[in-house]
Amino acid sequence: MKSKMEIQSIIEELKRLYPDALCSLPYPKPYELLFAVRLAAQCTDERVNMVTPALYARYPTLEALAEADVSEVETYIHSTGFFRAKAKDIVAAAKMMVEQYDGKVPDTMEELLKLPGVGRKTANLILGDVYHKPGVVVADTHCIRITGRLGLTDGTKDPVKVEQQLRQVLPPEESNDFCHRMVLHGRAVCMARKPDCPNCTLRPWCSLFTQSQEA
DNA sequence: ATCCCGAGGG
DNA sequence: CCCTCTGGAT
Repeated sequence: MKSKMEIQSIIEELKRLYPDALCSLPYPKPYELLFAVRLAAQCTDERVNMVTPALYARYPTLEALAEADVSEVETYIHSTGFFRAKAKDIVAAAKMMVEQYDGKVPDTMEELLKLPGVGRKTANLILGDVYHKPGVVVADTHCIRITGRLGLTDGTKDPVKVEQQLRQVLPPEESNDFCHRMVLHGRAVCMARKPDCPNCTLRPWCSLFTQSQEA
């Protein structure tokens, strides 16, 4: 278990490293962000950001997406992978938001999860970034990996358990930005295959680094 | 062969 | 818990 002091030190160092905690999916419209996150499943944000300009130019409104031809949407998003499921989900979710949610992105976990293609990760990201709810933990691949290495979780890969365990130790007002910084750190330093521990300033508090030193 | 800010179904 | 869906980069 990490002490309160260690947790705070990790948070402070992350703030120093990544002051802005920016989301790398820059979309002003909530539904554009929602679909960008859907497209980001098993795909880099960089690639998502390559296909969305043409997609959102072809379908400039939520209503346009709701009426879009699924196979045409597939051609726009093909390179992001899982393109059949993603295209079907986007059109169906757009329809649902137009017909049942007054053309808006819902602001509760329960309603977000009813949208096709929206799971806990996407829902949490919307709750945090669009609606600024406190205590939001976005347990994506980077967050799960790095918090496991740091020793902030017990090492489980189950996103729900990671959410619960992180909510125990992170201040509610900090948790969302913390998760964004996990993504930034996961790309720059704490990569999945070859983590750059020698250049990682979180090493004093990291279980992974401590273990590798003892061995 | 492994990973990328997953989701749905069995 | 498991599996499948899919393309692109390393």
